[in-house]
Amino acid sequence: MPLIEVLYKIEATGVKLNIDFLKELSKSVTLKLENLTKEIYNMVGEEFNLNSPKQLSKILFEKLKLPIIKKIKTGASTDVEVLEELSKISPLAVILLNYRQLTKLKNTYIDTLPNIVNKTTNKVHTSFNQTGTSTGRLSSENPNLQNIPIKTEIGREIRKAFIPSKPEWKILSADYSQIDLRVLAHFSMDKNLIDAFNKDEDIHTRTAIEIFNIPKEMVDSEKRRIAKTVNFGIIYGMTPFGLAKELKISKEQAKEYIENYFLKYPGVKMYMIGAVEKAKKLGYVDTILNRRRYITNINSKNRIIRESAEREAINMPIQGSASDIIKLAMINIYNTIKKENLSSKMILQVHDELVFECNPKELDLLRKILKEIMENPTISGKPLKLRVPLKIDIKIGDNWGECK
DNA sequence: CGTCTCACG
DNA sequence: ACGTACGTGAGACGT
Repeated sequence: MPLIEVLYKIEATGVKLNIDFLKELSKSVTLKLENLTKEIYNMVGEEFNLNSPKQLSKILFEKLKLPIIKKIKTGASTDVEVLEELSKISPLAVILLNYRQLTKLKNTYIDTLPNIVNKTTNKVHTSFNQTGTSTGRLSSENPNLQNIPIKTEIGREIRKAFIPSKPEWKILSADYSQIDLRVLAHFSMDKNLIDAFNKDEDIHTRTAIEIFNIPKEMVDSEKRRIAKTVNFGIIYGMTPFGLAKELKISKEQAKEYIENYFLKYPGVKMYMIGAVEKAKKLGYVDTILNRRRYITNINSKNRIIRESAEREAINMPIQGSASDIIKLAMINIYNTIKKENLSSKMILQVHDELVFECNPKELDLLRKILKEIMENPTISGKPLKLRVPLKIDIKIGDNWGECK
């Protein structure tokens, strides 16, 4: 696979980190954590190892007699879902959530990344695994640069430490817009879904219109949020129970949303039935480039295992094809950069996003190249035709965190 | 080394 | 009545 050379180059190039920035960030986070720790010990009336779920569980559910929300193998869970529920009745849970988030970011990223900078290159060099996943996605390890925080304010700060390796250069991020749902539109041939992408509509708003049966003007941010969750859930084969839990609504309400969805996007329902049937008949499902995943449990007599296999069969062609598409783009971009003698370099792949460090003089050309190649995937020079257009968004900044 | 937890798409 | 959303990697704890 000609991707190997591309991956090797990304790994060898590495990513430059702003160490001083991370050190400063570490100081402020450490201070916050010290205060949170004191606050927690005061509220509880004793000191214990805050990083031990077992000890925390004792405090919360035995000493403080808070209600057990969720059980795990070893007793009562203290995970984020539980703490969020407990936040309604206990200010301690709010502090704990805060503490958990900050320790995670400090221990996994802020304090760890500077230590793995290569002494020769002064950069961090990840290792991509091309054969590790069951869908065809890449994975990244030592360090994993595909799970750098972004969802919270403090998380985004960490991305600001990812900088170009040369002064005056920029970071450019090119990400596929809704590639999973576009692939779903392609496979399902659903008229409505294809129409939405052909008109380049906001897909979550469009789905809100459909499942609530209301005009566009009546879609508020809350309805759009619900539709967004439905859109994602669909790709994973989510059940009414799962949607209900995620949205904290009744199972009946969730069932209604899903039924409405399939009523308006009947092709998607057909796709799902077809994927499961294919797995049952052939033992595998495959992607747009015919990469297979064998679904061994599809005929299991155990309903739980079988249904899990059915969701794998539904999801893999979508996730796997999106992966095929970005891999083709990576190869074509790499070859074009070489051919055009550009100095800008690809430095990361994060499933639907490619990150570059760019010579500012090459920005305009690179933009054009990326748009052309990523939105028009080709294999051996021949177009890989989809039933919907692909779309990318390009963002440029002085660091990864500023690409927004 | 298994378990729990949590970061990302 | 059952258990319930796909795919990853990593840090801390406790055995």
